[in-house]
Amino acid sequence: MENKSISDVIEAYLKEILGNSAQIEIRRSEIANHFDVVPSQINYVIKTRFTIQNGYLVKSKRGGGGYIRIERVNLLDNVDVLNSLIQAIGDSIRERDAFAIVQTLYDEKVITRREGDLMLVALSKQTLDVGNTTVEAQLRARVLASLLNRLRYES
Amino acid sequence: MENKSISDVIEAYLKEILGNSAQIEIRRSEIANHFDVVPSQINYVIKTRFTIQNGYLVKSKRGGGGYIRIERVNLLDNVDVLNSLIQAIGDSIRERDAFAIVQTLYDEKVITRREGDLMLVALSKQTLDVGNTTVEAQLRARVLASLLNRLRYES
DNA sequence: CATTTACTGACTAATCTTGACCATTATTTT
DNA sequence: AAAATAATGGTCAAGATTAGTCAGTAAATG
Repeated sequence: MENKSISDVIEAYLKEILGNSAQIEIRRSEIANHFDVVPSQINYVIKTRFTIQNGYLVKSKRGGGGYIRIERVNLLDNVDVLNSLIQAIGDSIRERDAFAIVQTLYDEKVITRREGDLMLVALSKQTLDVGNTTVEAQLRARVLASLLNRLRYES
Repeated sequence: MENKSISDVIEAYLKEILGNSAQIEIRRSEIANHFDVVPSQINYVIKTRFTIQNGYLVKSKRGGGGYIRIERVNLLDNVDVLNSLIQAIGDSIRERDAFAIVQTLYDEKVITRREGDLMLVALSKQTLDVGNTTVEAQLRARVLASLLNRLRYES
């Protein structure tokens, strides 16, 4: 149970201070210093755990007074968010990214646990493996897009 | 059946620490070290004794903070219906027949209306069209089989 | 003796961590 | 102003740290 990497800890910390707020602004160096890691690790945590697929938008500014802003967003509600999500999917998507999207939909209570589980198997590598990873990723993008559109126009 | 192999011992050990918990997380190298076997033997034990048929789901992560998670799941009652439907699929199925199976699932109250709708889009000609009718039908069979298998248990 | 099951280890894959170097913006100096 | 300097965050590749695969060998079983 105590198998957390420092990246996991930082992720939890950021989500903790995010709390119910719509967004937070951090200083990369401060967080890095707080956990005694190199600053670029903060980029790693953000890049792997606060993606649009996970339901987060991240903006930053360099230079004096610079910051990193993390914003939690709803995937299907907001047109801009949906557009960036669709763009992120494109005509090809990896299993990991597709799974993150389903997880986010569940977290947002857009889908039930069971619906999410069914979506996951339909998008899984095991199911979609056709001996060609490129084709597989393309198929996954189409399946996911179909599912999202169904959810979008349903209710 | 008299002499227990080390794999049997490891199996018993894992089930012991699983106890009443819904799931456990282990480090492959730790268990391997504990029983003085090569790490890959842990994979062997898991692959042969902690299958979904036995009521276990296994998930893992590599790299720093990596782990192997073993979760006990509940196998459901509808197994009869599902088994016969899986039989009927074969390795290829037309959209019409797939839709009929989904309808049956709904009629038998194995799935909800919404779950059925999601399954239908994932199985539709529009979603699975890859320019080759044969491949498309094979793909549909795999997606449907995966969905049905997923319905056999809940986590 | 034949077949199935168990075990091993070399190789592969995924994820995390670090640091050198780059880019941008604000502030100070000339 | 323009130029220099300071103060941020970004990128990328190498190395570290896990787990996965697979084929070959050994052991157990019938």
